[in-house]
Order: sequence, then structure tokens, then C-alpha cells
Amino acid sequence: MATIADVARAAGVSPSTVSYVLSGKRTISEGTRLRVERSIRELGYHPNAGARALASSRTSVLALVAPLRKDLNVPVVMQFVGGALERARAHRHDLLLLTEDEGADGLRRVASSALADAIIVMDVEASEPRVPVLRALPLPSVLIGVPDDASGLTCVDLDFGAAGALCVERLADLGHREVALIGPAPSVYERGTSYAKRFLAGFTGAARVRGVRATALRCPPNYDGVRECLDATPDSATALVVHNEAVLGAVLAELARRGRQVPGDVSVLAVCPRDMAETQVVPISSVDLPGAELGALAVDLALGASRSGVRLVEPVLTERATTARVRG
DNA sequence: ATACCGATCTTTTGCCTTGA
DNA sequence: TCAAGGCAAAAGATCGGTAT
Repeated sequence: MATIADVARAAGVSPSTVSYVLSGKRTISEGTRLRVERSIRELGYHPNAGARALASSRTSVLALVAPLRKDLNVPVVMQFVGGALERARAHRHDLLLLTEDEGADGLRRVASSALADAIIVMDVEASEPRVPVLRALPLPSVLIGVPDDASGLTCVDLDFGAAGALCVERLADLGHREVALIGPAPSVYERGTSYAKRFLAGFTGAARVRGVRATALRCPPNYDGVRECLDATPDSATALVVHNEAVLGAVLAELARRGRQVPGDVSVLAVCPRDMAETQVVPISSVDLPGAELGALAVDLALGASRSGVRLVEPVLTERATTARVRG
């Protein structure tokens, strides 16, 4: 493997000059720069990442803590990861994916062993136990999700509260007087996951304001769970809001099996990634969950000299084939 | 056998020298 | 005086060598 010394020898300069050509941190004459760049090409030189981290105290690696829990929809989590990965590469960084739920110890491990330059944390809880550790961390951190006490933290997320309200308001505008929420799995609520709580609060708050009767259900990620939820949904409900990507297809299938027409008998509005809404049996009306966009934004914030604060992305609702005005 | 020292790996960067 | 580029120290872990 060629080292910077090999390149320097081949180009007839010192290693420091090669380093400065690579970093662009000071002016190098055109002739010298071209000679160095040619030597780099000819020798197939790539800087040794370990030595570079040792000398610069920077790793060019971002840690992304994204526990892959059974009650989360992995393809949706991967949209966040994909967005973050692409943006990290654009910043000439790599991503270290930590999928094990290590809690605060994992954050300390990454920070104290200098594994990464910054940490992005997903799956944030409302009373998030990692918050004190994140505040005291000697490296930048960004949360995808918003804990109750976000002071001093940098957070980014879809405005789930506004999303919940938006769903109810649009359905109310279409004349629906009774709606049901097919929400995330019970364990997601029990964990106090922040997006689930905020969506539910927005949903019930808007229902109260608009005089819409609302039932909120928690749906385990399996077909039995879907059946139980639909059994528990009042017959008088004319619309379902599905905030649970994993069961979206099953909800449509079970409604069809029960002979309920969508949207003739019941409207269905989902919160899910756009591509997921567009590739169901029928195109689903949905509030877009912009996972890739949020992942990319988190990377920008982690690598930028951003001040702390909460950035919420405004929800966008697109009506497709599953919502309609109430008959009569 | 144990304890400790210092060289080594590769790269970055502040300071210094050279030459016009 | 300034641009261009070299020198040398420093980073942290590891390993060989020397002293006790």
C-alpha cells in the first residue's frame, strides 16, 4: 500500500506538501500540484484513515444509532439510513450504523473511544434517558425525534403533532364525523416513543376542536392485530388513519375481505413514505413520512456548526384513491 | 518474570527557511 | 515582503528491547 511518503518521493516533494495538496489548506503552485496529483493516481494512493484520525482528531465517520426493534418497520428505518448515508458521502464521511440498543453506554462508548465525529440518534423517547448524556457529550449530536425536554439539543423530525391534526382536519373537511386511528404497536406507546405520542396528541386535539368523534387504537404488527383493531373500530367510523406502515397492506386486505369498499364505505389515510403509499393495491392518500430527507438533514446538522434547536418538517398530505367525501 | 522505556506506524499542521 | 514548500512535533496503540 502506497503511503504519503511514497507519493512525496515520486513527486519530488515532502509529505507535508502532499498533505496540503490533498486538503487544499494552503496554496501550492500549479506545477507541484499536478505532479503530486499524478503520483497519487499512478500509485493508487488513499490516505490511511487510522493515521489521519490520529493526526487530525477527526475520523470522517458519523455514528447513526438506529435500533432495529421488532415493532419498528425496518424498510422505513432504512429510508432514514439511506438518506443519511447519501448525504454523509456528499460530505466525504462514512456512516457507522449501531443497530443494537446500547442506551447511554453506547453513546459514551462511541464518544470516549473517538469512533466518530458526531452522533445521530433515532428512536427517541419522550422522557429520553439518553438526554443528559447527549447534552454532556464532547462531540456534536443530532436527534431524529423530539424528547419532551429538548433544551440544549439539536433535534429534527416530521411535525407529527401537525400531521395528526392535518389528517383529522382533512377528513373533517370531507364531512367525516367519526374517525379511528390505527396507531403503532402497544410497545411503541409503552416505550414513550416521541413520534407516536405527538401524533396521537395532534390527532385527538384536532378531533376535539373539530367535533369529530375519535377512537385511538394500538395495532400489533401482525394480521391478528389488524383484525382486532378493525373489530374494535366503531361501525359508525367512516375513516381510518393508519399510522403504522407495517400493517397498511393488511388493513386494506382485511377491509376488502370484510366487503368494505375503500373509499366508498370507509376512507383510509396513511402516514408513510411516499413510495409505500404509491405502491399499494390502490394508491393510498397519505401524509408523507420523508425519511430520507430527515436523515440527510440530520447529517447536515451534525456536520455543520449548527446551533441547538428543534427543526420540524411541515407535513404534506396528498390525496390519492383512498379518501372521499362522506356519502349523503 | 515483571516493569518500564522508547521506537514505530502515517498523517496533519504550526513554524521556519528559501528564493525571487 | 511574499509565495512556496520543507521540517519536526504530535497524535495513541503496540511491540521489541532493556533493566530490575
